Amino acid sequence: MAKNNSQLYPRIYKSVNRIPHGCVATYGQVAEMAGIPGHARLVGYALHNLPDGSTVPWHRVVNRNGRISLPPDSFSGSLQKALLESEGVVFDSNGAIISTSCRHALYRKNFR
DNA sequence: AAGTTGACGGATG
DNA sequence: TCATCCGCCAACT
Repeated sequence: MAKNNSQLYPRIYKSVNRIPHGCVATYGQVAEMAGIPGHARLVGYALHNLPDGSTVPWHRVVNRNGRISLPPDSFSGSLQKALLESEGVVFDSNGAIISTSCRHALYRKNFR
């Protein structure tokens, strides 16, 4: 692997695309999948700059606490929660993920 | 060209 | 358990 160069964003988007419906992954996990372990921040940055019209399921990416990283009052934040709930993800009153409809062990984090 | 930022994570207090 | 600090480094200004 010669080129490490990158194009990190496409790589990150591709990884996020692998998250199955109803599942959630942490930024760290996405970074790891993208081959850049430890660079969770870059994942956040990449998603923050999502290209217009992308089909990336960005809403399936949450922080290590199993919580939505965006401000709850922000448009994207509430949208993310809504999208996740529509996929079978359950939140408690605290805004933390209690459970998901994900059947893949890989994405099952011990949230909460 | 150089400094700042950040959709994080982990360690520490 | 919660709050704060530090480190990682590409992208942005």
